[in-house]
Amino acid sequence: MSIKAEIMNTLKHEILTLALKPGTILSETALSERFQISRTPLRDVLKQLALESYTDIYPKKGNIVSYIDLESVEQITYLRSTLEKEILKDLSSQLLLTGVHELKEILERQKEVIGKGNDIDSFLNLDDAFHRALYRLAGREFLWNLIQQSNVHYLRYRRLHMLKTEKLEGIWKEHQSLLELMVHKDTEQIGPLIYHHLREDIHSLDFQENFSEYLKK
Amino acid sequence: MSIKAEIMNTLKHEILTLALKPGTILSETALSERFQISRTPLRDVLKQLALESYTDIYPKKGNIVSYIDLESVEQITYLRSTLEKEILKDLSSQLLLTGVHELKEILERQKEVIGKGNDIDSFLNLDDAFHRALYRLAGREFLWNLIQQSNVHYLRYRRLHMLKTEKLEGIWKEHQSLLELMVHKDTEQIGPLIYHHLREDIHSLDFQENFSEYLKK
DNA sequence: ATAACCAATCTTGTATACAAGATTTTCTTG
DNA sequence: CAAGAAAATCTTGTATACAAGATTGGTTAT
Repeated sequence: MSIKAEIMNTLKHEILTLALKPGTILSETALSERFQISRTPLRDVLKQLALESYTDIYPKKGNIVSYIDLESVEQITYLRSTLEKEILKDLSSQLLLTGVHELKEILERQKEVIGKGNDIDSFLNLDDAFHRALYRLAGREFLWNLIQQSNVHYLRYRRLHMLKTEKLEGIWKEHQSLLELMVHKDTEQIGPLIYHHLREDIHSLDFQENFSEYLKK
Repeated sequence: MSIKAEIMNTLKHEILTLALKPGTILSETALSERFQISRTPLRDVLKQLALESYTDIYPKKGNIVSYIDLESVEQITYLRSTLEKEILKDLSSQLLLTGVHELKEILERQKEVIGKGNDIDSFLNLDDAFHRALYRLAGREFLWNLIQQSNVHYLRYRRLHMLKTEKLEGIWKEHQSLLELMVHKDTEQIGPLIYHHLREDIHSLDFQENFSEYLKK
């Protein structure tokens, strides 16, 4: 992997895990010293981060880590629940045995993580793996990747939400149910379930009060 | 608008209208002379164009206008038909009188364009205006903008397709029908119609033979 | 003490020289 | 004449000096 791609992944990871908090200033000169590289390639990285809403660039002022935009979170969940409802219906009529096996294996590993105490990072990675597998099995990985490019706000929201509520077991059970509904081709019930699964309680005032320092006004 | 934004819009327009054909080389030095600006800001523009798939960058070789990727066209139409089916259902239960009026006005103007002989550019702009208005009225303009960022292949495909078939009248009638179904809250029939409206015949071999020089292999 | 102004010092934005890889052309050699 | 190697000339990639706007701190005048 190129040096620029490495730097970008590093910064993305730090932003997504909130090691770099919203509002943090990302100075070009400071970063060029940290990564021992000149400002030019670093600016390329910062420009791309801004395009994917990881940061905001204020001309002649600075690059800062973006605040979490709940509007974006709501729009992305609407997009995903609509899309995944359709994808799951498609899969109900197509899903091969190898696909079912793959999904079950992911659920197995997720259950292990729950057993070992709450390793949120591992759990979320497997959560993404499950949903991504659904897209791939339906021939829609292209759309999964497209959504990822606009996913900063949703991913950080989800992480904070999970830190607060710790309902890993409930999410796991919903995954299990989705898989069963697919296998039994019960397309009617899939819609409401995926809707509830993705939407969680975005608008809870409780959440907004707890994490107001991270949120866009 | 900033000078960089102007340059980007100019280049985007030239690529979308196929004035710049797929495969055309965009040299940094040539463009910097054309726009009387140094390579640095020009590189910013080219980088963003590449991120939105208008171009491909081959390191140390050059920037070239991307070939139309029919896979991307198919994925975007799936995304749009799924999403707009849901949006139209939402609107059936919400749509205000002012919204209906706005949509009818767009259809009026589109009918005029058809009457005056086939001005494809004006027709397509109004086509976008109609669909965009649907998103906006449903509170989903965010998603319209998101899709636009991945729309190069679809937009060029649609233009070529229209040059070839000249069925503007048919598209207009489908718009009219969609609006009527919404007003009468006939949500059952919306799904199949929006699907047909957006998908057209992507996989027609005829199309691929006619425009193979523009297509990704 | 306070307010206004100015200067120093941040920030990113731009221009340009040079580096390094890819291609094309030319020249040499069989 | 043909083929291969070498050199010249393309391309983008990187480093850096300088430009210009924004902020901050201090100084001065009231």
